[in-house]
Amino acid sequence: MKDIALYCGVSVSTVSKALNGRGDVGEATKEQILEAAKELGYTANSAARALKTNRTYSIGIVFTDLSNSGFMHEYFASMLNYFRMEAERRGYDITFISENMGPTNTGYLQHARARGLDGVAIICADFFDPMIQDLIRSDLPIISLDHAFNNRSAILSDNMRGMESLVRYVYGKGHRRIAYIHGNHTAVTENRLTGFYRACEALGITVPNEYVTECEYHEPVSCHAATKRLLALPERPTCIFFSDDYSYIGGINAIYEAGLRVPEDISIVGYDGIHMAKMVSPKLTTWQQNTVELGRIAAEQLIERIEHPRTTLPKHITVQGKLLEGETVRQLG
Amino acid sequence: MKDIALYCGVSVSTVSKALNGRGDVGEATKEQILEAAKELGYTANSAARALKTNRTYSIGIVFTDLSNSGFMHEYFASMLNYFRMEAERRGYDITFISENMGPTNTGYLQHARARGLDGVAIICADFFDPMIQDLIRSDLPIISLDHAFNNRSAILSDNMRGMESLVRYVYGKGHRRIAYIHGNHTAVTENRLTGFYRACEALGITVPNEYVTECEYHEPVSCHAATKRLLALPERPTCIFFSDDYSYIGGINAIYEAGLRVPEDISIVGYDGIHMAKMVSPKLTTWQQNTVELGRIAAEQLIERIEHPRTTLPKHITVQGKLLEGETVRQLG
DNA sequence: TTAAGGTACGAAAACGATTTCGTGCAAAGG
DNA sequence: CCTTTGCACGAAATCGTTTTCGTACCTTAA
Repeated sequence: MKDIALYCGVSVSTVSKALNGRGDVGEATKEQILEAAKELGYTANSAARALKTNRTYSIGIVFTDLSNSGFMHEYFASMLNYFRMEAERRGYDITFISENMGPTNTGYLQHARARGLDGVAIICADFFDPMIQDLIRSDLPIISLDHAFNNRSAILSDNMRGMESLVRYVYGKGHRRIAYIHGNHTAVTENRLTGFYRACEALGITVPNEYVTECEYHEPVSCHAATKRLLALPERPTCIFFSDDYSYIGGINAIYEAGLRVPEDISIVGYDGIHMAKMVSPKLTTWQQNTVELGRIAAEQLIERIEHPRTTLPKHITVQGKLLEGETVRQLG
Repeated sequence: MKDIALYCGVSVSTVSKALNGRGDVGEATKEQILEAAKELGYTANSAARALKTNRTYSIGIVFTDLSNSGFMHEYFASMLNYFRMEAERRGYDITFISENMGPTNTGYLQHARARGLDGVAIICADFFDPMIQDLIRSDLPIISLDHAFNNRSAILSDNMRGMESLVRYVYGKGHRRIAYIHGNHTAVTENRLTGFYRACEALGITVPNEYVTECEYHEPVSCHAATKRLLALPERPTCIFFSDDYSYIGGINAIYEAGLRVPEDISIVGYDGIHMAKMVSPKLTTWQQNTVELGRIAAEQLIERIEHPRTTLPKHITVQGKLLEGETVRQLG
């Protein structure tokens, strides 16, 4: 900048103003300065700018994988991807924040503060981690995905409605004995379970306790075992809901091993709508969560709050998914 | 820091020294200062530090997805994950860099410079993009994965040897008619093709031209079509190499549609060793690339170069994978 | 006792930008 | 012709660190 000032015979103040499009600078000089900036290959130093303005134009992402495979979970990976795209479109970079800053375990909040991040998005984390609680209680602009904190913005997938829709769809196909292998206990699971029971109740289906069992999310082996348990029941369900699309790999194998066919002998549905669901054969019937919008809106809302802290109130936005009709649910009767 | 200085009745210089463990400060005051820092909840401002020291302790990641699904490609996602872990262990954060800085398309290099990044890792990109070339030609510490640039560090997966091993394995199982559906043309593909042909030649196998065909990486539909072509040949191969594990979903379906069984009627092998390969049934025989080490070493080498620019020379490191024996290759004869 | 050397600390400049406020000048108005 | 207004620009402070260099004091040795 000093060089530009020298080159154009003006002061650095003027250069700064010209570069930032402030008024208070003559049209002619302004153009000359912009010209010179290009000429000299000027790149603003964002550290200096951050120091002065307290704005870094970078957003922290909490993406801590419990099972160390978050990147490999298409649902989260996809949200992250679209979050990134929208953030970059609006001029923000994204940075992962971990629990430690350097060698010391200081927590997410310290990490975000030290980096001077403008805001934080919690995409994938253990929401009951005290470190996360600290973060939530802070005054930083924050948005969380798939978990609604009090008085903080959140973007939520419509887990309850999604589950209800799936049940209704399967019901429409004539199924009455419906089992559900749900994932580990989280807010998401809670919502899906509620949706499941609500729809069943509304449709007059009674669900035996043995029909609702648990497995680990995204873990085919665990789902394989759970499916096996269900198949061994005296009165076998006609349709099984898996915790997620990926687990279906384990589940369907358990079915094949029992000598049954899909969907002729038993129907199955997944949840998520990952790419693979459309590729496998038979194509999986599932609920497709709208990761494109989930990620995009999360970035949009967070940045909105960063840029207009006074006028933006925390809100919870729910994004609707859609039924992905595959070939794994048979029409009964 | 000013507060700490006031609190302890010393100057900011002394505080800075104490905090950074410089000598030149009394043992007693040093402890008092550290105490006070904790007390007051001091967090260093990294923008100010960066401004002064020209070090940000953050690393840029080029992770640009050609097909917009890089996050969803387990190979890249996994490398990124382990890269991140190692980088964080060493006190570096990671930030994605895009082609634009803010609204203007300035290229990766400008982006990295503006942010003052200490180094850049190219994990996933179009290596022939002129923007990438600019980056490579710069004086920034850089490491690239799966593509070796002149006079720059690179971490490479042993594609040639991996492919050779696979061919030898299949040969050992009695197969002589081996087909290969390779991916789009890249350096990686090139290496695998070389390995394939070399092994075949060494083993005295002649490969008909029709046996080597192309599909898109990570695209089951494309692989489905290619497989169909191979199955239609007058002299069908006894074993098909797919471009990658994920494409196998399409390939195996094509085989099933032709009324054939795996591995009884035809054998198949994949490449990558993604999680799914061990989960599907039959388990896929494939070459497992060591993404753990690829990511870890990449971070290690890059940081080494950042911290000791004089003594660290650019080098190319090849990481060995291993054969993952599944159930999709049958013993012939 | 005095000079030399070492130790603990502080003053101040610097990093590269932004921003406030003041100043000079030209145009406009009385 | 004088005053007021508005515009274009610059001087300088500032953001929070690090780092150089100077200084005061205390030891040690001659």
